[in-house]
Amino acid sequence: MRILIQLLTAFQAGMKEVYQLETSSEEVLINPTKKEFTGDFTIVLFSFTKKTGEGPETMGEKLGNYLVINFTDVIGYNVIKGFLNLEMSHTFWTKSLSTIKNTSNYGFLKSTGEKYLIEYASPNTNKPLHLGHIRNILLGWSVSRILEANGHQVIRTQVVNDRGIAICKSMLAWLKFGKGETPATLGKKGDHFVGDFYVLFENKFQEEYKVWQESELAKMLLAEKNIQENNIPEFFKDFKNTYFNDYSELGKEAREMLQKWEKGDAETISLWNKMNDWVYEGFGATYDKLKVSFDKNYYESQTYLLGKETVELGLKKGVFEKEADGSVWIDLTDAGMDRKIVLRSDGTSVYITQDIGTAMIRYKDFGVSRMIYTVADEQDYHFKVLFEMLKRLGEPYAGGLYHLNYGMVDLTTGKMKSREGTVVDADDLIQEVISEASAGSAERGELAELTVSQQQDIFDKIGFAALKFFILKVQPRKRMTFNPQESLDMQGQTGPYIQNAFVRIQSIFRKSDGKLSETEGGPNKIEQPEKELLRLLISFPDVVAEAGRQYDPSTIANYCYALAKDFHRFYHEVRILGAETAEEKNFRLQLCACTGDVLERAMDLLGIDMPDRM
RNA sequence: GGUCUCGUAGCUCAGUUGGAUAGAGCAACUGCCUUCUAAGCAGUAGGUCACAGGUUCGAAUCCUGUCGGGAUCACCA
Repeated sequence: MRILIQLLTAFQAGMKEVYQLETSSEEVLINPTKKEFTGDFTIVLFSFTKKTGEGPETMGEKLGNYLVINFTDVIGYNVIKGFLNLEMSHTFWTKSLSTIKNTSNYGFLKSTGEKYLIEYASPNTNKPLHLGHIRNILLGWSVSRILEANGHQVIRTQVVNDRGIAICKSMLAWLKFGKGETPATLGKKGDHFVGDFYVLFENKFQEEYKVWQESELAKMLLAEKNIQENNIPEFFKDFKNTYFNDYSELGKEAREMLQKWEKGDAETISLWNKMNDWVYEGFGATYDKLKVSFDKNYYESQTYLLGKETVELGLKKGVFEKEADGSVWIDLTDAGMDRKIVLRSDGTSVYITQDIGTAMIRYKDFGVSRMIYTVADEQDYHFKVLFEMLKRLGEPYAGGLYHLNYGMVDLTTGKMKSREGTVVDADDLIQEVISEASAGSAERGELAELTVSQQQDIFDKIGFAALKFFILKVQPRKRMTFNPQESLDMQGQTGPYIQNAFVRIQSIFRKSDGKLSETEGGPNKIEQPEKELLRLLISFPDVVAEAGRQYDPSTIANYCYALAKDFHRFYHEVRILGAETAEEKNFRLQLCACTGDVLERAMDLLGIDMPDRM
């Protein structure tokens, strides 16, 4: 339902009439006219001059003239260089507004029948979520909503890395030092509780390592390797993994636990279940707060063995090759990649093999044509290889795979590093933005007569708007710098600024007598801020489509900001309830209603809720 | 070193398939609340779009190279 399609058609007819030229809709560029020129929409003519053999000015005159005569929506034009600036008629604007108003779910598409699966979270169960996860989750969630707005069916999944040495470290630390404490007894969120034991393990391990570094054995080793005095700290740093694997008592216990787990030892499994359940409870609480959900969870513990059959299959097809030691490889050098191992010599599968299995199972589960992986760009190469492998295996969905990659999040102080304790914890951050929102709200005092829980609901909405918008306004591909102070900001280019536009609209409707009159008579005059607002509303469907094509929420975020900005200006320059005539008031109220509706649904695509007041 | 990616105002970011004199916000300064929510509006100031070539009517945008940041190149996940 593109409103400008009529203008486009009229222009194409003009090209045919005047120059006997067929033009495709892609060739014709219709832009909003820039502020410093007169007109509402501008058509760029340069690209046609070759075909017509005429200068752009002459073309502009002829075509502008054609449009004014033959297309009633255009009432005037001017030509500057190759730009044909068109002035639209009064009825064009009123007609457009009523089209928008009468289109249900304006801007969104009807069902395409296409089915997408999106993976947008892949947490480890040994530590709580941090800022990096937040970007990942918000991005994936928003893209899933944008795809739905484009008419696709979406299945949301997460893959939980619930096995491996890391969780065993937490388990071991809890057994040795936990004294039977639980999240409940300590009043701690489950994921943090388990994460703390992971940290505790690391600390105890470091203690043990330090003591060992003074031992005779360590000294012999230093002598043997001929390590100089001043290189000793460096050496021990590099040696840490070897120490963990070959010398450490704690390391040995952790590895034994992993082995027991792999053998299915009942006691170990039950402890593992218990700890993971605590973690899931914690994650669940965070997901609920973020208002995101999953249709299906995949657990690494259930999928890590899956790739093997595929390898057998691939060997038969000649996609893979076996080495003398039994390891299995794929050679991707002809596609500009490397040789990659898919099965170790001991027959166990590696990460990428597991991903093959997971992809197959997902296809079996849902039969989707498209699969999207929301994963940071450090894994670009991994996915390039994975997709190439699936293609060579002849998987039916191989053409529909997409790695939605995003840049890592930096802090103003540098990179986030868990080892250096500089990670920003997700729950802390959420807590902080919400209390900032409540502080700001208290200052303004608009909410005094609401109940505490109503107020709390609004603080949540404002706080999350600040946080989510701050993250989503940046193009996914770009690395972003996270400034905690700025993320708490509620003024200027922020989520709350956009909410404020919506709140103003709601307030107007509370104060109006509540009914839009059905008179078809339009206003006498349409003001510039009204036209600008309408122009943006007209472009909404294109923005949704573009965001879908690019898998890019920042497109929507920037649109929301532009729309809110135009509304604020409109609100400031034009009286709405105090309009001079009933028709004007009606027109403006409809404009408010459409703006409010588009703002609310566009922000919903970002996972941001709108409050009625703030 | 190979490959990928980013580089726009002091800071954080926009800038649609190449289009007019490159835009916002923050920070700084100046105005605007007996009138629909001032989380707002208007204004001042701030730029060699990393650099150098090329493509063309036209380049922040496309191509090549250089410089700088980041990622990646495991029988780790």
